[in-house]
Amino acid sequence: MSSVDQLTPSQRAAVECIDGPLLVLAGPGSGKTRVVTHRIARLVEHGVPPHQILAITFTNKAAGEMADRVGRLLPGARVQVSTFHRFCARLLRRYASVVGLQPNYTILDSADQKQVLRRVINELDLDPVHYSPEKVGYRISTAKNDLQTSEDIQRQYEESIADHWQAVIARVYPAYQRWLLESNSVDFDDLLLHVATMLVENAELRQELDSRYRYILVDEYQDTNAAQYQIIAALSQEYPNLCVTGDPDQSIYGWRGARIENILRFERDYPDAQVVRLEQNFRSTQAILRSADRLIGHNTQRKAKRLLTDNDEGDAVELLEFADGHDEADGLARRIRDLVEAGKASYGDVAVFYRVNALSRQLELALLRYRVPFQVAAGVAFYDRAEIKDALSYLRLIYNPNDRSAFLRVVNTPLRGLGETSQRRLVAWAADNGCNFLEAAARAKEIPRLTKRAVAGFERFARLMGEFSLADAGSVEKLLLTVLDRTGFTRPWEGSLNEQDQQRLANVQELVTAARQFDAVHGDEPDLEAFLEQTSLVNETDSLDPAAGQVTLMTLHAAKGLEFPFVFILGVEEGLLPHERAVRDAGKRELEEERRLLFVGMTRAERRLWLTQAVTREFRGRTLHTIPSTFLSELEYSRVDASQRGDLFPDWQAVPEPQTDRKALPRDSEGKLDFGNGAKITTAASLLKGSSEAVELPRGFALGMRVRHPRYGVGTVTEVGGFGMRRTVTVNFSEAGRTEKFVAAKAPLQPLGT
DNA sequence: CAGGCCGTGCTTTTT
DNA sequence: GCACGGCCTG
Repeated sequence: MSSVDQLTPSQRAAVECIDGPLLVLAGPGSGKTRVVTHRIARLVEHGVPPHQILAITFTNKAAGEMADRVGRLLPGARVQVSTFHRFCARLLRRYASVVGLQPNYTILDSADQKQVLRRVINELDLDPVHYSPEKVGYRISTAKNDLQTSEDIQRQYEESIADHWQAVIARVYPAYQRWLLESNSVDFDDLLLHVATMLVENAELRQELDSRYRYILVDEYQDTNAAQYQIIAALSQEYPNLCVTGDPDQSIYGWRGARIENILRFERDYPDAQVVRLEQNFRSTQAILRSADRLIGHNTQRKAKRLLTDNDEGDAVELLEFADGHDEADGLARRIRDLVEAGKASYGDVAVFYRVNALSRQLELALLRYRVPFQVAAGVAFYDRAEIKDALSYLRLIYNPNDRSAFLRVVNTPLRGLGETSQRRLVAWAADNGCNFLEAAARAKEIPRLTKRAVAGFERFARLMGEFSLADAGSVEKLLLTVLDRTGFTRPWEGSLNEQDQQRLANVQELVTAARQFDAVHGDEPDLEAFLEQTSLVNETDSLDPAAGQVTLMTLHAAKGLEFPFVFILGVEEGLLPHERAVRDAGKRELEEERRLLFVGMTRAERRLWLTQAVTREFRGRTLHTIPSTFLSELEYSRVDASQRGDLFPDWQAVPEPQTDRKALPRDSEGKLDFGNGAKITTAASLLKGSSEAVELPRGFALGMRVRHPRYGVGTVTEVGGFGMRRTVTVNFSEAGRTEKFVAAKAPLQPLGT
């Protein structure tokens, strides 16, 4: 049962439109997800079989949320809710042979991709400094997102006058693609490109799938790229029951190939499309919305849409002016703390957004100083860590023996004395003899110029790999454990006192746990394929915990789709927002995207919104005078001089005088060091672990005190000097074998007691 | 083959 | 200003 009566008239109109193309233009905070989920429920009520419905999102998080809500409205219904990539991965699994792959293909992650490109660039005798794997990869990715295959690029190059980059891409792209094909593997972009090509070149298949997915819903349609557009179009020809939702004003991924035109031209693509505008905002105050609306009104690439709300007027959007970046960070940290101490907010209600990650650093330090708990939405994702990738590469190689990237990752991990030279000889021989690397390793005796040791090493490795099989192990977890055990994977770190090694062990343990949980969900059918797909398409960055009671720091891009009562947007300055590159390079188009970026940030705020600006800012090591952002002249705000200059240490109390006398340190009843009841902070280390476990900040540092540094590990305070704000501590990190001097008030040092 | 030093080159990053 | 990759040495 869908409770349609709780919807607004326009929401209801969207929900009740069953057949034919439908465009839902949904402003920020207008209840879009509600509409989509209710609409799915409505379709089923109308007798549409759930398996004919396909809902597509961009992120796993969005897919998860949607599936959850659909599940609540329609318990037990089998509606397919999937991300673009996962949907394509599944299709490709079934129709792999159509594009020359085998069904057990594996998916390369971005690190593998870079490795392969580096190899290809070297093989082609190109300068890897000038033509870095990153830049080449970016261009290949752009081409793929624009539906250009390596053949297209080659042909284009031959037929036109090209620059040196085109010449390079025309050589690298086909070679890279060949490597992937020979590895029976694909990269992220291939998942889309292969499916898009397959649907275009294979009329029968297209028809079959079109009629299979009769009702399609696409979320965030403004972010679709050419490949995604083509896939959706191909599946909506005979049955154009296509409902797309989105907001052209929130299109911020143009640089990743997203084409805002896709949503702008929807009515031309489907002339009988119905259009519903969701303009009522349930999130923000009138003041915030009015300001954001005025800003976005300066864009030309959009569909007219008002932002309306019945909410209160609320406080004016404020522009806080600071003297410099340090002043700004300090001022923000103080404001946030005061807000919470005054009982107006809890830390979890506050978010800070910025254009570039580099801007978070000073703020993090300030928040530490003020003992404000925070989480940063960045950091290394779990599945991006080397030890995790290595362990998974074993599984990949077991599943797909042709996976060259996986082979090269693990052949010498742990070390088997099979260095670069031996590997190069094996690779060359495999190419000459048309066999995969694993077969070559088994036949290492035949490879010329290999040392005796290398031959033995390769043979042992091949034999080892031959022993592993999912069927024998019985479950993914057991297979993983067998691999770890038989390869001595964790042995180099066992018993080590090094923090990093311990972290690695813990990470591998976590992977085993993940495998166990996976097995539990999949019952008696051990499914390595699904596990690998899961680990390569799921990113653990969705791990931001809204309930953690911490201030959230993130880029403006990462903020899309979220909401917070109190929002700060840092550095609203020319060059930063809009970013200099957007201004310099292409001009208007990119400038509009920057404007949308600010718009997205502003419309995340529910109750109060602050923008900040510093008079001078350090940039790449030099201090520059800033120019206020053009966007400021386009929105509504009131200016506040928030500079703390002239009052150099305004919050002296917040930085306790470090104590040198160990005996004078405050202690609790048990005689343990008492660090006071200061706010909890999260160390970089515990953030990395993904736990929200907080530690307490010290009141002072004493000689002989043991402290932990997120990078250097555990150390001992050997010297304390300076006074007040300039108090320094010198710490000897015996493990890391180094001695470092810190400014006490700023150092991310966690005391461990004496 | 690891560790240290030097030079370079810099947004954003749903998958 | 800093981080990463490349190159060189023990």
